[in-house]
Amino acid sequence: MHRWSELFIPTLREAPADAEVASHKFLVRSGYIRQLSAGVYSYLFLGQRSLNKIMGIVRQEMDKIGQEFFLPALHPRELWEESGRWSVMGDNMFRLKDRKGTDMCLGMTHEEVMTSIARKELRSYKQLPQIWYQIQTKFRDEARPKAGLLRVRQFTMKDAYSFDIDAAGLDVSYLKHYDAYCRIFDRCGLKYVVVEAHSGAMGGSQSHEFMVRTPAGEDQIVGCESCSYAANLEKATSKLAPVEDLAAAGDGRPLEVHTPNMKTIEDVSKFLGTSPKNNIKTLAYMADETDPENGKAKLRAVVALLRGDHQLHETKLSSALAGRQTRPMQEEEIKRFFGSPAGYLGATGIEWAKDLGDRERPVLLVDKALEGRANLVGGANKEGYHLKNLTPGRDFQPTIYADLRTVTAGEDCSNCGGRLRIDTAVEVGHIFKLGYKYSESMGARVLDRNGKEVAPIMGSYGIGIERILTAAIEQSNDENGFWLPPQIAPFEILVTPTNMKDDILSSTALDIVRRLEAAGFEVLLDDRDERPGVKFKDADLVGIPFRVTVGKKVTEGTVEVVRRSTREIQDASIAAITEYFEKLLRPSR
RNA sequence: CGGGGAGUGGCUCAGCCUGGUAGAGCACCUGGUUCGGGACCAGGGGGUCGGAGGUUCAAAUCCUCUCUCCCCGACCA
Repeated sequence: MHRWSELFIPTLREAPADAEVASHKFLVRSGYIRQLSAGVYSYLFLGQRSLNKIMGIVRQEMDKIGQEFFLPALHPRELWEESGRWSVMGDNMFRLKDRKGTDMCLGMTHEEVMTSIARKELRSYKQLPQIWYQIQTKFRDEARPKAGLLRVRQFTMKDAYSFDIDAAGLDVSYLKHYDAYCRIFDRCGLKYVVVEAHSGAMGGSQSHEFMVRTPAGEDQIVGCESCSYAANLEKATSKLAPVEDLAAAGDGRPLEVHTPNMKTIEDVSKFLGTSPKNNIKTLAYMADETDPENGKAKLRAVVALLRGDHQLHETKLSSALAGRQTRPMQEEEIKRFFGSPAGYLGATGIEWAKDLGDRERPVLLVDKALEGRANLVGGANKEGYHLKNLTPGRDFQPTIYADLRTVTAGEDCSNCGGRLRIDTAVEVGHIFKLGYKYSESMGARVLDRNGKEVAPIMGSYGIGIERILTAAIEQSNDENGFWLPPQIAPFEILVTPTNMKDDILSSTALDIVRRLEAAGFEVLLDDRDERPGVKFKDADLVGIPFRVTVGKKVTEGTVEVVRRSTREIQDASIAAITEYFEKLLRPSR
């Protein structure tokens, strides 16, 4: 029997001063967690119980499609050099040396370790497909940990990896995970959306994120109000209303106009009496062209062109560059490259790379919204001057056209024309098709049906365990505390006798707890010698979805059952209390 | 990494400007009265004022350095 008086449940009347978001405040106030250092937390009794239940659900569903492993968190440097991520991960990876001075790191994910097992052991297509997963501590030296358990440096992740002989097999493994994830989040009682996500620099082809909408989130997701379209902002597209091009001025060739001190699109279009939609926004970046072979650091100029009223999305920019890192050009670099200060930049008069493989010349990325447009206004690369009549493909040759712009709320869905909305959300799960990146670079090979050596195709799938708890709290809280779905709450029922010194109340409460426990419920008895008000306040705080108040009504043979989420109170017969909760919590049986 | 803020008892915070040797509420311990929404009375314990150095007769308070934490931004397979 779990007696509150004997347990360590350090509830706080006030939230710690440094807590901002609801889940952070309540996790600390309810005695679920305590902070050790920035982004590093201890999980106490209630918190660990809840996380254990979440992991139990994850394990059950994952066991249906895969096999549980447990891999080391401590990895040798060589392994990460094989995949190239020792350098790619940069400061986000915790690194250390052992006593011999050998470089080691703490795992951020386990593609390398899993692949190292696969390459040693997998020999034949007959052994495929394989799905291996684990629930493990992950370490990421986040530049800025924040918001309690939302963004931390040490956390628990369920990560899974699939190995298939071909893309069709990967499709199957991917779908299995998609379905398993839906079951997991459903069973955890989360309201979530699945969005298309960009698959990142790792050469992935398809990717979905499982998101929980909450203002505390750090990701932005786009959703259609009319159809099922949903995507991460860094991937989302929309349908744009057509724009009328300006009539050609003069002979139709680029025409220089004097625009003194007109440095912004707004100024220029006002000055010329045009709309920003007929302007070209020119943004200058430097991309990392470090040679992966010899590690020689190199930068290359990248210029992005967008419609004047559009915003660049830097992740899209990076994706368009096959994952290269970018940063805005500095003032000096701009002057050197364009021969003009910012405000008058344009794409004319520069010889651009023909494709991304052409590593010598600068890259010109043009947003798709400018494809087919004509007679636009843009900078002349000359202080105080802009050009009219600019037509992409004629006056400058784009390296590629790409989707670079940020979708904004209220635009039309490219699927159905419905209205798009944007919400912030927390990512609780992410699945994606890795392709051959790890199997190829790390030398995993199996023989296919024809006896030919091929690299297996991989997928990788993650779930943030603590984020499920955090998201659940963000979804269900009020000024007094929070409530968790029974499936992931540390206890399903809290039994609160209003006065422990009253023998009838305390013995009735004990009896109720015994019977509920015998019936398989997870029950916490608040047997503390506290005033009722104190117990009720704590009961509201700690996330347990149901409370049984054992009070005056015992003389009538009843107790009160309080549903935390709605505050709804029902009298229930003491004699039939187990049946009452059977109906409520185990309706399928 | 850039910008901002904060470190004083377990928690929330005052005191700092204007230097004189630390205080409130909550929590905790003892006794009593209470007992359906964070009780009351009486008594009590607990603080290297984040750390180091400096100025001064005297430093929580002024100066320098440093560590830690929080917020905004950058970053985020």
